[in-house]
Amino acid sequence: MRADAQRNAEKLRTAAAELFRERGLQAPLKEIARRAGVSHGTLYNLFGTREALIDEVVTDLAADRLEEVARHALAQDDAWDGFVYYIETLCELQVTDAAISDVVAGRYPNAERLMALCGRARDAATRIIERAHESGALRPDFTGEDLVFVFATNAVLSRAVKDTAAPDAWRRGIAFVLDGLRTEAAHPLPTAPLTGQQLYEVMANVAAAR
Amino acid sequence: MRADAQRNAEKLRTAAAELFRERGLQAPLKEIARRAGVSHGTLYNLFGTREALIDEVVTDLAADRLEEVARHALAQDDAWDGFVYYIETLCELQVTDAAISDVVAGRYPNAERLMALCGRARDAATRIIERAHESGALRPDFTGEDLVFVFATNAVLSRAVKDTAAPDAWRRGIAFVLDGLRTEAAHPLPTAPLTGQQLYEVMANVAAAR
DNA sequence: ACATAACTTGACCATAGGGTCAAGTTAAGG
DNA sequence: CCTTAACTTGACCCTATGGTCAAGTTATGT
Repeated sequence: MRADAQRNAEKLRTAAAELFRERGLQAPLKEIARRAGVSHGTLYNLFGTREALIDEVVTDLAADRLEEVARHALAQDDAWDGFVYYIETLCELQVTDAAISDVVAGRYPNAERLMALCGRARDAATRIIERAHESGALRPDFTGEDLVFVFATNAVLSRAVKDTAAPDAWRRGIAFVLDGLRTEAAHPLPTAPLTGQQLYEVMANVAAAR
Repeated sequence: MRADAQRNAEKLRTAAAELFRERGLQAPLKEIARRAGVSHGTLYNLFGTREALIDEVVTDLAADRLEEVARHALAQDDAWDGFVYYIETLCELQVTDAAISDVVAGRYPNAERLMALCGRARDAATRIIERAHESGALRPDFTGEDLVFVFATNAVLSRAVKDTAAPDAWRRGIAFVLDGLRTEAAHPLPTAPLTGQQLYEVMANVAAAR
């Protein structure tokens, strides 16, 4: 690869990281090119597809963040506190980083490496949930698949309250949900949990809805 | 108004009602005209703006539904049951009618009559909430403004699960929240409730988020 | 220094949406 | 039946998006 192409790729990566962060994974590619000070043709040349760009620019960063949060959550003495830490910290990330918000909410295209990362993240989440189950604090009928509800929800909520006079209001919404997830709060649920297949279907719809 | 114009207006109203119901209040005006079998120029001629069309086609219908649900909720013997009925029934409406879903979620443009209706609906909701507060079943720190969280959330959720193998999954999401709204489940909240002004701001963002 | 492969550009294609208006058509009153 | 005001149409304008490619430019090896 020629040196100028290398430089352009770098400028594009930087611009893409910024814009994805600000506006989410659906940010217009032409605007990324504009911000990088480069023709959009060059972007298509160097990266080909949005997915490739995402995989280069978002995946590793998101992986680091998600793994760090999961590690910390499992490190907490109290399993319930760990669970709450996991939910709340990911929700905080959703507020400050629209790209991660989309990742966590399952609102991402079929970027290969990103999907692999999400698989790993789900495994980590499962461990955190199981630990909270075993401690007795988390209601037993809450499953890993139910997390989509929490994060898809918070993606919308946090975007709506951001840049208003009450930018922290999402915490209130999440607090109501968390109070409903304690074992003492549990009442029988009206519906079976999602299967893996169903989760996949639902996530595809969340990704399409924009 | 000439008879042919009258007929066209009627065709447009019918098509608009259908499309709003299927796809929400942001359905393309040109597609409404297409479905009505009429030029989009005629739509602009007869209605002028999307807001005017919404006010003619959605507002009364939505008003009937919302008032009916509120009435029923207040008629329940048990205040908590009434509150749950209110939430669940509106959420059910959100599943079957995307127009009402937008109305309930606060995702509507500045259509005059529709906004007036929403004011009235909020008053009704306040009464239902107060009654549930007085009965002691609903946590005292839950306010009418917190309803946006519930309905904006369910607008997304229900759209994501609709047309999947688990079209009722939204009930699960709502059930977790409802369990968190009981007095026994309450733990201190991290944030003050939204003021009326803040609610307005948040709703404007919900409306802008497509 | 120059040939050439590598790279960049911007015009161009298409789609989808909002919106306007001159020109043509038609309902309806006299 | 014929005039005319009312109405309809669709071509046209704009913006924004995804995407392609011929033609022009430039870095780099020899």
